[in-house]
Amino acid sequence: MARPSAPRGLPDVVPPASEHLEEAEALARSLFDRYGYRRIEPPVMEYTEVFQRAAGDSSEVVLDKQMYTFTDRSDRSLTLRPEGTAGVVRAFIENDLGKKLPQPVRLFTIGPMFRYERPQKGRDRQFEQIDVECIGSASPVIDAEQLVLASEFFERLGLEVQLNLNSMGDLADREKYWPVLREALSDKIEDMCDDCHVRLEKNPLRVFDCKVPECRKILRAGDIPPISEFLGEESRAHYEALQEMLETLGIAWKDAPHLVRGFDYYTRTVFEFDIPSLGGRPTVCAGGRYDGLVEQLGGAPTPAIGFAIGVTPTLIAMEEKEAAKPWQPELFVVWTEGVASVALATATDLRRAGLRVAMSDEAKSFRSQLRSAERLGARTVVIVGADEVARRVAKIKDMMSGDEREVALDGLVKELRTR
RNA sequence: GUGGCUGUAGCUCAGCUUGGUUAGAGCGCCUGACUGUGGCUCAGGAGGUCGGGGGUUCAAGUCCCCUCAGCCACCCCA
Repeated sequence: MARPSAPRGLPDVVPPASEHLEEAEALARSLFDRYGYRRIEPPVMEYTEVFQRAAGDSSEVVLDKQMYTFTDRSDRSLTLRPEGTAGVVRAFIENDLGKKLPQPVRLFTIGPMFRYERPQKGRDRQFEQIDVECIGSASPVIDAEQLVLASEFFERLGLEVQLNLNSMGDLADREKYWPVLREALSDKIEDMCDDCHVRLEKNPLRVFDCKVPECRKILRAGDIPPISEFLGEESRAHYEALQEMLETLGIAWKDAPHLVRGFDYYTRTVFEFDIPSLGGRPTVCAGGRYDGLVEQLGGAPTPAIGFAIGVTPTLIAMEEKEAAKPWQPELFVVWTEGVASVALATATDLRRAGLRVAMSDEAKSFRSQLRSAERLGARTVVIVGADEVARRVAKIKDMMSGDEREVALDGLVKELRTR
């Protein structure tokens, strides 16, 4: 290797993508603030045990392969976080946030996550996620609040999303459902793929995620009852209350009776937001209620719900829609030989006044500088040439109309700021 | 992790089958025509470790091996 390259799957985020990232994350911060979600920043790595305990034994074999796990110098096993929830919940417990903060506790974190997977477009080994959690309430009001919050996020980015919604019931509901599912599939299992045989043994609900056409056909045939028909009284009431609130809020959703999660800790509400135009992997946000996780990680039994926004696919969708704009100056300062200091001082004054200002680094020809202004998309050009400086004025040129007018240098900032 | 496709200029690609003088195009970029005024046009220019390493050969972008990276499907999607 003649030149060093970034490790496989670890992306450089460069402009304009980095600006899209900033736009999305800045929006998230301001939006979450209005909903009362407060920032928490757990470390990017945890003792491996944290993630293992969170995952339970539902799919440990596969997960271990996809985690960035290593041994530190003190021979402890650490893992770069593959997702946000486990670390947030661990921090919630460790910092006694269940006692220190008003309940329920609303938290969000934004940052990189790591999964050792084969990279593809929109699937890197390091990727940004926006993680939102509300810990300490079992009320469907919180479920609805989170769905509104996620909806508003995408709406404000100008992205059209589809919400897929389901309820998986609680653990007791699922234990009743498993034998029903196994029974319903018993005479069809022979036609299903090897993976589904394993799934039916270890994690039966995951058969609904199978992509093999044969399996899909069988599962969609209609004689397989979905889990939503096996919800207990409380789970059913919870789900109905949520749906009623969504209707009142005008949030559209699609019933997804086969939508499931791979982890044991998920209970009741599960959801995904898709952007169909993304094709193969359309999901930009996924989440659900996890009433069992806090206890599973050693805390007091505490209900909770959360979701994660995949920033990478969101950025791809923004770029496809051209919903994101690259950096663009409002003003471009044109100058000539000998007045560099005045030109730079003028640009600096305008920048201090809050304007986005670009300026050539050399006293190039007017033609060249105006061409730059045009290409950068500046709407207004400020001309500070030797002639103007001698008379203590600047020319202001409107790039749309081509009109020019002169303004005293002293009053320039005031003039342009109030436009 | 499995299977497959692709790496040539900033971008999109041609050239590879049938090895042979200075490796091309379009777009973009820079400069000039217009010596202080953008978009259009015209002219000129810069820019290339042909992903990297090794091999075969008088000669490799072209053939062979290895390797790295990207992409697609699977897997997985906490």
